[in-house]
Amino acid sequence: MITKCIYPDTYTIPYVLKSCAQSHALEEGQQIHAHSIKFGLSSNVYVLNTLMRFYAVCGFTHYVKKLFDGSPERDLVSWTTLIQAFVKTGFAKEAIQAYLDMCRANLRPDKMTLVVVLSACSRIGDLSLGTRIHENICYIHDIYSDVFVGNALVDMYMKCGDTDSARQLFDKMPVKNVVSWNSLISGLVQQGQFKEALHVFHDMQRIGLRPDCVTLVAVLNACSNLGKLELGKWVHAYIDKNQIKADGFVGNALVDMYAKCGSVEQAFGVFQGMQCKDVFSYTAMIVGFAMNGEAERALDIFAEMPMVGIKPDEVTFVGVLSACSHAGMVEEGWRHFEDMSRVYNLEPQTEHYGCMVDLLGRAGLISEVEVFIANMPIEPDAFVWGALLGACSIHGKVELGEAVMKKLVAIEPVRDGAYILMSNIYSSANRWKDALKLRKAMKERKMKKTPGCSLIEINGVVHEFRKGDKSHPRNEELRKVLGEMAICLQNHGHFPTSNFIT
DNA sequence: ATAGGGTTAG
Repeated sequence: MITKCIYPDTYTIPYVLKSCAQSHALEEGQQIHAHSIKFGLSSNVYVLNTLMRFYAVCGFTHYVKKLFDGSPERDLVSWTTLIQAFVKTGFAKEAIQAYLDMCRANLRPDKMTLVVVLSACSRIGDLSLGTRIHENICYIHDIYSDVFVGNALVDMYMKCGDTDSARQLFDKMPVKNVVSWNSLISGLVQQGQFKEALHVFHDMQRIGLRPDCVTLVAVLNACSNLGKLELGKWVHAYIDKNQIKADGFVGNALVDMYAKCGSVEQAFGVFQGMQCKDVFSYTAMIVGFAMNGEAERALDIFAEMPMVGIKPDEVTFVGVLSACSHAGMVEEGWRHFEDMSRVYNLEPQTEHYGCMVDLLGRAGLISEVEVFIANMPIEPDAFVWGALLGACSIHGKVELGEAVMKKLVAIEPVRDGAYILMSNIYSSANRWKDALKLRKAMKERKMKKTPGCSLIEINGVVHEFRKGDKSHPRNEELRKVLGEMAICLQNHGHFPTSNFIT
């Protein structure tokens, strides 16, 4: 219909291309492109820019660059579109290079350019360029007070890990919108500052700003990590009340939250209610089942994936293999590990090798593990050696443990967990002197054992238990119950491995 | 008259 337009001009072509870009109509856009060449309009800068934009949204970044390079005339929009095309397809370095080239060509960036190049800084963690841009625009009131630029700056500082600068800037912003708050909250969650993220969320509610989907996903993520089931449930109720669809990002975040907070049935309920599930939904549910000791159900829904046409990825397999590992399903684990490359064309990564070492090691197949590691096509890292050390600890393999420890020490920095495991191996073999020597070495290196920690929420209060911590208000009672449980276990023939130094 | 922007998962 559009291509029947016989005499296109420099107004109609950009207009039509814009709608092609919006609907990702590749063939139609290419026809328009051919028309613009045929009618000698392709050198017009508006036509160029919309063509670049069209190919950018279709993912043909190399072609965007080719059009740009081949054009006799380029303006600020052409440069911005090029930079944007690079950022959107993950070429942040090239985006920043293009920006520097643009500055060298004596073009001054405007708000749009700055937002795009700042997002490139975020992706790549280029704090120095981001800060330089911030300093340069500090005194240009028109730009500095722009909410888009401000949001991009907050996001840049957050993603570069400079939370203080992000917070300072956020507090100074003359105009804020929901995206400003989201940038701060999501950024804090990504930096692992979950409690701070929830504080900011409460501030946001205090001023009466309504959260949107992005806010809720970030808050749910914080709940998952803090074990805040009650707040998570509140978010769920909020979603229902406001008729927000529990699909996509929101649904997946809900599944993850319930699973990580131990409410695996609730997680499954949300999962089942989702209209369009994707690989994220399935992976969250598989990992959720695996974490909650439901290996069978994890594998059941994994088996469902090919039937609904969703291809598992590397992360899905981490969930599948860890499910097998926890349930001691050696055969099944092997099969899935082999299917990764054979069926799904996925290259197993160090996490997957680690899971396999864990699986075989727990089952006591120590010589198999050694062969497995020797045949690894990639260099085994701390993840793999750590899994083997764990197996040595379970099965009391002192010599092998020592050898593994040497490997771990060679990969700096050694985490405290490795020292603890090795020290436990020595203790099990009654080699107390060696165990103590290791403890001393840890002390000299100023390492402290990260205390084991578990979180549980009862009636809206999160109870945090750390090893050796006696600060819980009902500590005495808790110890008494634990003691009773230990006696009960012993009566049934289970003895705690109390020869471990902790 | 026509063109370019920021935040969200497993």
